[in-house]
Amino acid sequence: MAERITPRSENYSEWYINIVTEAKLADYSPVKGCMVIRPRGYALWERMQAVLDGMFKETGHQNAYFPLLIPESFIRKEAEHVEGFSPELAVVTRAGGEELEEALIVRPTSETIIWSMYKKWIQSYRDLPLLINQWANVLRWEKRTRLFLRTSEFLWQEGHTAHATQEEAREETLRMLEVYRRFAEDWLAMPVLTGVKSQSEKFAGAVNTYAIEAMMQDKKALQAGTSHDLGQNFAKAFDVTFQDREGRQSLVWATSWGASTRLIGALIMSHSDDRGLVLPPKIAQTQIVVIPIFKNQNKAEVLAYAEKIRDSLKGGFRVEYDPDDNNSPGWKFAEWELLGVPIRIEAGPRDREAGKAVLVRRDTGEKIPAAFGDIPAKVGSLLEDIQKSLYAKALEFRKANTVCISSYDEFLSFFNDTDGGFAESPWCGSGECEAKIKEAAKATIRVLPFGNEQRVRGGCVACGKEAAHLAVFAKSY
RNA sequence: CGGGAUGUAGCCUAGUGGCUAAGGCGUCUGCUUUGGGAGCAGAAGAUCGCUGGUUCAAGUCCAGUCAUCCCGACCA
Repeated sequence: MAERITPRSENYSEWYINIVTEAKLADYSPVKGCMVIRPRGYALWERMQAVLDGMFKETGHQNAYFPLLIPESFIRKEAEHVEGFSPELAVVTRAGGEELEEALIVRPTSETIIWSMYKKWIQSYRDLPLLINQWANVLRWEKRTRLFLRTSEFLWQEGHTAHATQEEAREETLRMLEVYRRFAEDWLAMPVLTGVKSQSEKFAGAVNTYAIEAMMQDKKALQAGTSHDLGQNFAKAFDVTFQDREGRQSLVWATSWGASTRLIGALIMSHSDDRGLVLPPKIAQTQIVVIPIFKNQNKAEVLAYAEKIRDSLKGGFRVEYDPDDNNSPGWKFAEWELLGVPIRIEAGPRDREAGKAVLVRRDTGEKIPAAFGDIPAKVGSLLEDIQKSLYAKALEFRKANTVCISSYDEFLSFFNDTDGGFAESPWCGSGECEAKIKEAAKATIRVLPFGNEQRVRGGCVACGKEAAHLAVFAKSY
């Protein structure tokens, strides 16, 4: 049997890239660092889009679209923003056969162009809150890229909201973080930590950045979505004020939040194994594949039976049927496993005679016989069970690889002498300690989790001084 | 941008300076098969990344160059 996927234990990075390319999700493009998303990969993105978009609408947001190109002067208006993004900007200086008077930046994110419009749109408290989301592509010229996880161009959604009060903006920031958490956990079966980023890890231009952070199977952390409290930074930069009920002019409060095609990478690295992709049923574009197993002499009857099974599932599930007689059943089993389809139904002559079929779980490989009439009910409960157990398994993995460390020696040893994982450690809050740790352990603060202040024990893991936070440290993507 | 590695058919790999560059996978044709990546027979497919050099002779040695991968640096 030809193994197509490198085992995770040998080379995690190669394992990951193998799955992406063998499952035909994406390829590198002729443009360095950019990615071609193939139909199978895009189908996953479309499912994610549909679910997230629904969640945004439920929370009162509307979609709109803003230009790809941003005048250079816009980016320069917010000091931290321009500083953070400058190194990775792509710039258009010529168009229409001549030098442009002002260079145009290919958007790395759309705060500036959106706030230039919000200035025109917002006059009164009656115009607030303004709750807009955009589905778009952005470009950041990264030095080192990896399919889905960090590509120069990527697809995402970015929400940009404007509010009358700081309080309201903060609520929005946390509300959208919670949307991301629910999406990651309920749909992707990917447990995440939520919390606030340290000042050195926050978005350039934000007051605070909140994030969902997941653990991949190599125990590294992946930031899977962010929600920023922008304070009045962009309102000041673009002079966006409104008149309140009392007739006073005030600056608007802002948030922005985004999640990208990186979620596809997160999904792959959370659940997949050495046989290929493993997709949670709720997000899988195909939940069930029916594979007839036949010989020439009984082909017609077996196909008719398999089709009957397929038809009995059509209404309630996303089901595919693979009667192709160029490939053997074994080949198909391996292929559909590579593609991550949660349940395979084998229907052969023996099953037909007994009025049964064999259901096979992708996640465990368990084979479950079922009578024809029971198949839809059984499939339904199996899919739910797979969804739950993928989540449980990932959560278990994260717990097993999360340790509380308060001694610096132990901390360094955890990251330098072992495979590492998440370290929950007390931190004094200083950037110096953070930098020292990054240098010595290559670990960064992923998140300061909510509601953990009372769990702080002892002094800062790096300097020993009084610790204000319990921080989660990890190596990250 | 620094360190390391690799470029041989669509993919993977072999190839001691010496004759017509070898094998596996895949592809195509035919037959036979189908409950875990089938079998047999046949066929197509390579200016050995590119440029230059050393040599009677270069896939093999040297230099340059380009590309890719890994490890760093960088990464709201």
